Amino acid sequence: MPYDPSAFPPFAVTVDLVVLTVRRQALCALVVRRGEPPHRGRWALPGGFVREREDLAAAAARELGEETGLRSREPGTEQPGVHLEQLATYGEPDRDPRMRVVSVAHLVLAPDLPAPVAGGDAGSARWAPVADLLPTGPPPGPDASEGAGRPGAVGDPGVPRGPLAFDHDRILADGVERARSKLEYSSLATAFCPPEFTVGELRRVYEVVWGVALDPRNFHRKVTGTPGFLVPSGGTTTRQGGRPAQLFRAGGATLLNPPMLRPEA
Amino acid sequence: MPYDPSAFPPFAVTVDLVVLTVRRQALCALVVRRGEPPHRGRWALPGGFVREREDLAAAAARELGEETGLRSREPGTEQPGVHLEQLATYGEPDRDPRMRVVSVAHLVLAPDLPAPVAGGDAGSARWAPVADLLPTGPPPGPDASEGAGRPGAVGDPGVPRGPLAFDHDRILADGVERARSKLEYSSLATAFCPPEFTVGELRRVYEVVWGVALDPRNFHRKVTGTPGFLVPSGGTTTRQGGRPAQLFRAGGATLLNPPMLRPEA
DNA sequence: TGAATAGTGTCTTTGAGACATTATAAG
DNA sequence: CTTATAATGTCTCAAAGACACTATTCA
Repeated sequence: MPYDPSAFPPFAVTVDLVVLTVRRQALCALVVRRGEPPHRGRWALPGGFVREREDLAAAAARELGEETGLRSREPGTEQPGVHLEQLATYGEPDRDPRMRVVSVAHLVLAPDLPAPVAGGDAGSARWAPVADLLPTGPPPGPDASEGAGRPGAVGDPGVPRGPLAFDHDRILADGVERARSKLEYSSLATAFCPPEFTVGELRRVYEVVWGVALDPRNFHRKVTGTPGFLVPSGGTTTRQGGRPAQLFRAGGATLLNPPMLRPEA
Repeated sequence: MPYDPSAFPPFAVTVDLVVLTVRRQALCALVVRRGEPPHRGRWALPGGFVREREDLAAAAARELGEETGLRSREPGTEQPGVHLEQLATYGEPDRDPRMRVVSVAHLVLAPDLPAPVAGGDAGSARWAPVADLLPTGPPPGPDASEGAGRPGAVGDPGVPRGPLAFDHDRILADGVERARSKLEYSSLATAFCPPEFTVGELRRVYEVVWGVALDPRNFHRKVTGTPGFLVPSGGTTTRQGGRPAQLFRAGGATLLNPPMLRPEA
């Protein structure tokens, strides 16, 4: 009997956020420290209840603003900024031991922020390398030498480590995989970059997110040859050392054709 | 304040199904006729409430069985059959005028069924060409000559036409687009085929779903050359007329590498 | 016989990958 | 000077697209 409004089981609906950025040559996710049981002391993805008359995407954008001060770019608007999209929904009956909670996870891609976590009512929000949070994180980059495993979780409030609370390990893994595959066939890598960036900085985004090394020359030829991907902004910069690099902005294209395929293992 | 279980707005959670198949050279979706207001007399996607202690995927599989008698293939199992995956979640505050309903839509790909809609407590379930349901349906195939628009909706109980009830037009459009893009980089086209099929039948699936004509010779070379996509089953058939065609089963591969890219317009 | 579909082969073009070379900065 | 990064060019190979040709059935 579809849509009988008289008798239905009540659910709580939340949004959880997988907020990813690239900082210090590592793919990082935003996590908050839980101060209440269950999973007290564990790290978790930011999130919260959807309000009475609030759209799902609006709830995700609101939570994002509360945790980071970021304003999201709704899909459709053109100005550069933070990217927000729905990821997936998680609703196993016992994923929260207290009650039936269905969580609509969203994926956020953001550039490295000058102020890591500004304001926010969750005071303990931190950026943490995905490799430290997930048992099977991204393969370490060319010069990365990450720690071995992920021993404790509840002890040290300083360095966020997995496993995360609830089913957030799986949500984070799904978000990371979504981000990795979206770099292949969309221009979303620019969401990790500041408004103006060089080809080398864009390449480092791909290398960090995919965990591989890319040929700088082929990469340059590929991205500058894809129409609508990059627009020269006129200036140059030397902030990376070496010969001054041309600065670009994100172009209007959203889909990459042909795609940028990940090298296989 | 994330996860405060004491005060939260209550939601109803449903699953809606986009069930797609290929019949009579057209991409078709399963729709049910609404017998109750709101949208009485309009066609809608099958769906229903998630039960008290039921997983989302289990609810989708249950609804699918109730509407079609089909058993779904959970992601992970290997035997051929119906494919089911989560599509997206729709939760605008006023998408259902009666109450706050969050719907977790699922996508089902099924082979053409001998009994179009067997059993089912929704007696009015029907297959309808997607082109008749959506204002911007798939481009008509090589020899298709579909009707022009979609005039009425409530009048004729025989031929399902859009617009669908609630926001199901958008859900269906999202499901169709997901199916189209999944044919590119996965082997899911075989989910539209019977257990044994020919290369020509598989090609017709691609042509109908994408709404384009494909070169039979290049298609043959491509799919038989992709390792793990097709496994010869030994037999041949002449059910299409002409020279007998080799029969295949779906191979173990799920991801197509390199992908089968859609021809551009 | 002709019409229809299946299957193989050939040629061309496009694009990815490997790698050489030059350009321009900092120390 | 050396070193680091940027940018362009060249060669090779893999794969897609266009299309000729043969094979096998049915009417």
